Amino acid sequence: MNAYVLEPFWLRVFEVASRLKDIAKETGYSINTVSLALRGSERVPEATRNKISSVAKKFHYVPNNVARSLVSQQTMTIGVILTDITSPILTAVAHYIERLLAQLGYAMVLITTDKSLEHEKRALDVLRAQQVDGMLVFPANHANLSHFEALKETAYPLVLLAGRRTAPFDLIAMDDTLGAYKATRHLIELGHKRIALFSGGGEKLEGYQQALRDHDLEIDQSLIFEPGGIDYEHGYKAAPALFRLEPPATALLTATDYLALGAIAWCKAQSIKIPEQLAVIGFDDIEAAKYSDPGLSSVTYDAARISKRAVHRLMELISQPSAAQKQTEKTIIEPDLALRESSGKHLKVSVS
Amino acid sequence: MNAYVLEPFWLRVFEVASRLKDIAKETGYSINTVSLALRGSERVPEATRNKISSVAKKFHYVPNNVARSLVSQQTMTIGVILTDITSPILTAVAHYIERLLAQLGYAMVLITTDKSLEHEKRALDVLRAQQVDGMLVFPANHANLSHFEALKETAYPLVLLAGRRTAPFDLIAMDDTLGAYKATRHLIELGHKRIALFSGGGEKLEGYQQALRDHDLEIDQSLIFEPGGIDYEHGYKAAPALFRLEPPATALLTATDYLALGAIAWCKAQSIKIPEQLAVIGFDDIEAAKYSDPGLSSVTYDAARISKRAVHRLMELISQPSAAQKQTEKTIIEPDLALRESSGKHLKVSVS
DNA sequence: CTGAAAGCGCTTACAG
DNA sequence: CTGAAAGCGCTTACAG
Repeated sequence: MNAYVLEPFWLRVFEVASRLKDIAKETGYSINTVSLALRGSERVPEATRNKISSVAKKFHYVPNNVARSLVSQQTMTIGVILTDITSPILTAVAHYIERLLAQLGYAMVLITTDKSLEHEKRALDVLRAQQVDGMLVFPANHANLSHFEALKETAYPLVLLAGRRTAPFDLIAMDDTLGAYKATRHLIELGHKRIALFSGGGEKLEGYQQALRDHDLEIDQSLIFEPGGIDYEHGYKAAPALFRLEPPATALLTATDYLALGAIAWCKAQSIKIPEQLAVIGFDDIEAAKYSDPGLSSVTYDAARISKRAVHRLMELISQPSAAQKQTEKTIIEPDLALRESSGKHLKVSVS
Repeated sequence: MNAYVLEPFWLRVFEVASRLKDIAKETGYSINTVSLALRGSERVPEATRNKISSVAKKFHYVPNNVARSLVSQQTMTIGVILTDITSPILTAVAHYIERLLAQLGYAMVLITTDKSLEHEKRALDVLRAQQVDGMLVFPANHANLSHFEALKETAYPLVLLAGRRTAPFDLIAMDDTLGAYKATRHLIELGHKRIALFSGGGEKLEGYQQALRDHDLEIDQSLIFEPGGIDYEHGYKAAPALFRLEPPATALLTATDYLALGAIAWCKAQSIKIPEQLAVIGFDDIEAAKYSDPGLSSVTYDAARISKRAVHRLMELISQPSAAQKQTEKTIIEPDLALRESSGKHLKVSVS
């Protein structure tokens, strides 16, 4: 048995230079000149630049950004904190943000909090430690933002992707209150008086209540359900309760489309007709809303617009060290209703 | 007009120390000791450690990882390259990977390639420059991996999340060939002889063809469609062609569930019965497959398992500088069939 | 038990 | 046109 093992051939195929020093040694120039040359400085003549570049290319040299960042004080990296990427709207947001950031030369560090404030705090520290140049965050809890205050003090560029306009931070968000208001109003205008809500509270609940009030309808607490989640299964499980009410609900607004789709599935299994026996409107207008059967009416979520404006605003904050910080900017986007079959048309028989 | 603007009150509420130097000055110890203390070294007495920690906490000090990384030669950051995060399976993969990585103390830098080899190459360079400790990649093209060779030379920890077992890299992937084989075989066993395929080629096409061959069925090229994409709309648009064939297809296998759902939607609009007139099996077993109407049969994709094994293997490669590198490890996971209504039961009337 | 020094791989004034 | 030096904020031997 041979104790001496030859290096495999391919180990020698590529020469690798990991540092400026290596290519300096190879070319005979100083680290200094190599650095300048590789960044295309006019201060080094073209011929030299080409010579150095070709050696760098041969070695497949890639600059060490951590060293570069240490001196430049910027990492060209943005932290993105989301509650959950499996939610269709947040998937879309992550997708748009990543592309926009990449175009601008930034990399995205993505952290997920699963709606836990503890995770959110930790994420903030992780991203600060990583020295990200800015943060985009979809907060776990719209009402509890105090842990972001410290960032504000250090003038850390931060843009929230959801929340209320009273939040003391830069913010780009859909107007959930208005969305719920519009959906509820639409159902009222169709003739419904027993409109149920599946929602964990917050802005959507407020919009729902306001619409009822504005149309002189009583707010019946027994019509308001906290389905214990935002997914298909939660809607499915919560649906039966609608028909135990006396009188039963004739319409339903849900905090997410999956909740609505789950409720509809249960109804179909019971041969309850949608929208004849239950008119349904969801929230977010996800892909599945378009091709469910019946098509699901929904409140739109403009992920592209939110992402674009948020990234744009973040870049402003990054490039304007402190001036922009003093004045926070809020953009609240008005949602539309995407009406399909599930919400139905005007009721044939007006319920008394 | 007053030219002198007072600093707002809140600018002074928090004191901020961004460097070890600041807290060294505050406590009177050297940078050195502070560094040790903050990392809980036994070499500095507990009393001193506590004193230093409390000052650090008061200043809300967070270590600068870019400086730390420069000396430790590790960034505690993993690069993840996916073709697209809006695809349900890749969303799931990104989600699992992020959580696993977070548990291990790593942050995830996510880059999307949109299936472009150019983007993929650029992503590789970006991540190398960022000095990520390892990479997890879902390659744009299973057959074109040459740009990963350079990483191999530098013993850069890399695990592929899809591809063929012949790829010269560490790999954890679903066995798409086998998945397509099983689905096709199932359709054959149900009595189908005119089985169409919506797929861009590759492993799934191979599995489909092999199953036909193994059952002595002719491979009819007119049954094989390249739908020009993997989404709902592509399936919807490609479906009519199935019924222009002579004789028409009686079964359909698609490369993704959305393709199947789109095709089914078109059929429903034409009052074509699923599965009676067309038995359908999709790929990936996404959420929507469960609650579509009819339920969509599909080939499973075990995102949790792939993510877990991939992260585990990557950690091995990271901790074992070179030994593990010489031998690449491949794990090809066998998919199952998730059978629901869309694929039907045995054909009542056996087609000649 | 604690500090001064060197160094991680770069960039940025500053000389010459 | 090019190089030597200082420094970014840390950690790691090395002294004392």
